[in-house]
Amino acid sequence: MAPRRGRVEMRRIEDRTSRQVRFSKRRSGLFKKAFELAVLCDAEVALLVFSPGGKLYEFSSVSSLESTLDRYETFMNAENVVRKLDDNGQNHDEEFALLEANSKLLEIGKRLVETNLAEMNAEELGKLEEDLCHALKWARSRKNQLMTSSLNRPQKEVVVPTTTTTTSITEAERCTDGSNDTAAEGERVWGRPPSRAALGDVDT
Amino acid sequence: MAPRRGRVEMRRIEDRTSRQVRFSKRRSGLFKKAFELAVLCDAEVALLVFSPGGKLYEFSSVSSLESTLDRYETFMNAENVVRKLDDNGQNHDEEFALLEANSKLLEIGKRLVETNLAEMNAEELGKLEEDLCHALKWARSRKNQLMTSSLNRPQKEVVVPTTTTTTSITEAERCTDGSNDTAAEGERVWGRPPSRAALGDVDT
DNA sequence: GGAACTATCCTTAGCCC
DNA sequence: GGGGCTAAGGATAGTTC
Repeated sequence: MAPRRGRVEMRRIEDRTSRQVRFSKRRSGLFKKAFELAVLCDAEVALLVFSPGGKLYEFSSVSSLESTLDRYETFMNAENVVRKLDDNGQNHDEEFALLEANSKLLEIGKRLVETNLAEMNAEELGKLEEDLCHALKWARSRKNQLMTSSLNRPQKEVVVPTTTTTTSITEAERCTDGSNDTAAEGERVWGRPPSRAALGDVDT
Repeated sequence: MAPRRGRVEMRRIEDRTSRQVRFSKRRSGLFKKAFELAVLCDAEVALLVFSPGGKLYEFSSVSSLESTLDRYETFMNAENVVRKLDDNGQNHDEEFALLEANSKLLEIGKRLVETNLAEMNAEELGKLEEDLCHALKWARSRKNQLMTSSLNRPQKEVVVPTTTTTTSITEAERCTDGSNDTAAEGERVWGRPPSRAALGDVDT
């Protein structure tokens, strides 16, 4: 990779300008590779890079980056649901969570009706935002739960009704969700969206 | 770069197995590059790849990929706010939007209080989810608007108060999980959103 | 058993001193 | 233009589900 004499030190480049230059070059290289991977191998690729200066660079192999992010969220969501479901047969646990979620939802609803956006300051808005996010999470996980359990669930693999239903999700599914584990590099399977007919497509 | 005879054809590889093998190799190469870019140049990188078979591969230079996705969402949001603001003059336009958002919020609130999660089917939940998502977007963009305009806004550049340390934002901004923004990478300024720096590259 | 994916060996193309 | 190095292709033999 680095055509330097001998070894390459894999640590932050100290010199500011040099770092900036290398950033540009490597970034172009990376984007090119990403593009090639997508085209040659028919993969769906999304790439986000924030420069050290905070500038955003993005690449997406499909029409919109958001659609790949949606796919990702959906993927993760499905995975979580599965994990929860075969973690145990603790259904009462589940029911309890449902009740709790419901009461929180109600609470948030009450606050919403007496909300006046124009009079709120940033802090209040922040709180509101947080609450909405929670509500969203509950609704979402409940939905996933339903969708999953309504299917004949074989043994371990959630074969989500490929594609078909996916479309109805896209718009709402996004908006950041919770739950994350793993950092770098993971791999998981989820069903088998027929090659390239899922949501995104629209090949460049 | 491709050691093929002569030129590389930039189109989908037809042979299935060959495509698969190349996918693996190129993917590893890409991930490696992404890693190097992040480390050497101190950039925040997020990479999502779906194999043609639907398997997910992810890379993130920080602890959680979600956090980068959040950054992205926030960034985009801010950019939109800016665009709206210096579409400018048209403040009444803005006010109108605010009013409208408020009424929608109220509507959603009403529905929320009479919601019973346990009795909803997937479809209804989907609708609820969508509404919540919209509400969230409004709240969020309103907040961004406030935060932006409350600063001395020079001419075109929104220097948001460095979400980094001061963090009036961080907390709620990522409803994801809060707990890990300081990641392990050091200074991330996210100053200047509004710059044309999106998906250039992709030449070939 | 088969499909998707990975690893290994060997070779070549492209880069940068 | 050659030396050193990396990315990547061909082929093929594992590995996992």
